[in-house]
Amino acid sequence: MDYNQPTKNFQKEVAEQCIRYLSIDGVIFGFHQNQLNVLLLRWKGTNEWCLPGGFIRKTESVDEAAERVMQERTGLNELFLQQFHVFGAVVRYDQDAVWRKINLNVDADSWSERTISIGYYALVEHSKVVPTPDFLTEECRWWPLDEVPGLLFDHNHIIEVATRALRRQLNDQPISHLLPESFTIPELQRLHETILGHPLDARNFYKKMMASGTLERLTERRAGTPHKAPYLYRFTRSESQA
Amino acid sequence: MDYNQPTKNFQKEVAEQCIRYLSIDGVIFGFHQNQLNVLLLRWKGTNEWCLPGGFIRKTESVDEAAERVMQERTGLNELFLQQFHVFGAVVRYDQDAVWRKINLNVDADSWSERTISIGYYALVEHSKVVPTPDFLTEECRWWPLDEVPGLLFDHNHIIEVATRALRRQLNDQPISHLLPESFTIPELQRLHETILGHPLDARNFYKKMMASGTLERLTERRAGTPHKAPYLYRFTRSESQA
DNA sequence: GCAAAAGTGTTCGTAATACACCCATGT
DNA sequence: ACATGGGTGTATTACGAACACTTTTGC
Repeated sequence: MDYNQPTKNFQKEVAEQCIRYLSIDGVIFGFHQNQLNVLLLRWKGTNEWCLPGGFIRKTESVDEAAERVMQERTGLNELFLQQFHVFGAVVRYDQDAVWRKINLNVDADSWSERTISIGYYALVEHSKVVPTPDFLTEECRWWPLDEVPGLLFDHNHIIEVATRALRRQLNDQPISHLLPESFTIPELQRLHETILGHPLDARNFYKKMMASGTLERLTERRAGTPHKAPYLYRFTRSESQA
Repeated sequence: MDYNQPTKNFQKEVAEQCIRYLSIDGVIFGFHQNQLNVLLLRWKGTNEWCLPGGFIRKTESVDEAAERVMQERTGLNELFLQQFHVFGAVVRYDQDAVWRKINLNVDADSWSERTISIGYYALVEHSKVVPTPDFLTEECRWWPLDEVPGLLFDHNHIIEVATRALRRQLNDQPISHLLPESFTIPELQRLHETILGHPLDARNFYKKMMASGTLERLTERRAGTPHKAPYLYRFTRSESQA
């Protein structure tokens, strides 16, 4: 990559407006074709992928920074965000190796500093996302979680920690943010199965979801399926927030 | 307080060696006389209390910084530490009010900057702690959790979030770090009751603890009690780490 | 001997698990 | 008609909750 004038300006801007040594890394989860996906970015002029991320402006909260970064990559106004871990080791990955991969000349830059990263995960509706690269990347797209390649930095590790946090959350509350407004029970079951990594019994799952009291059946059914048309459901917002 | 030359030197040292805008706040839990306690510091020349905290040196990991700070306040070499939340709002508390309380002249200092704080809680053995004030404080002592006064900064809020995190942890695993090496079942029960905030049934508790397989009964009993001498138990390290 | 805490088993209700059949629809 | 997935009930088991009496010991 040619680290030209615009890049240098970007760096300068970050250095002036943002908090040094600190960054946000985001694991954006989507669910599509019965697979958990994460949104990754391809570094300009390379075939190397990484997580979306960014810096925290001195005038915005950490949550706002995370929201801004995620909004920019997804085109979404609202998204479910969860802080899950701070990655604070002095040496988080082999810096030389990474700089080589992205053709960065270390000596010429201040990038060789350590960075403490606050990890957020986002749960978004896959179909609503408009993947948008940022200043340093030229491609942004979904990757199935189990096909994610070796990433830059320690981003494979961050994805792992995020996935564990997501599983833990699933035990506490049904996850509504990865599905569209209305969905079928089997679709919800596939989602849970995918996150947990093992199959579930349809009858027990149905009972459990009904017993949770957070779902309501709509009058419509999912049309266009090859077989019996399943009912559509949606989460009852009022109850879960009361 | 007289913010004199040593204080200014301290500030200079922090500014040079540590990461700006970022700090550690620690909620150190102890258990004594059937009460959960937290370790608080009294600001020099005032009657205002706050949590132990500190800054992250550029050469140490965030975990190491937290460990260092907690070790300094407790005199302990080993302690159980858990990162639980990042407090990242731009305005976390009424700065003017706090500066007034600690007699700090804002204009003269760089302290008016925002600070992002990484919250850690520590579980320690109450009796082993040697409470030790730091550079800015002149007293360090235990406070029962339910008698904690209004604290400086947003530290009451941080304690609340830490307590919730501690409760969540208790559901997953028995908490061994707040008790001495050997203890009685009723003592362990009081601890659980205190953390959860409600009484537990002694018979069910006993059964559950025995079923967990992480406890072993010692041959000795607790002597010097006014009534029937209870057996001593200890956690079996080997199993819990296998 | 009596007050106070320790130690223990049984019953019950609820929640999770396992399992099988009928229904609706597109081909 | 048939293949495919949707929708539901019942029986079993495991787990947590409720509950009472005997034992020990210091006073």
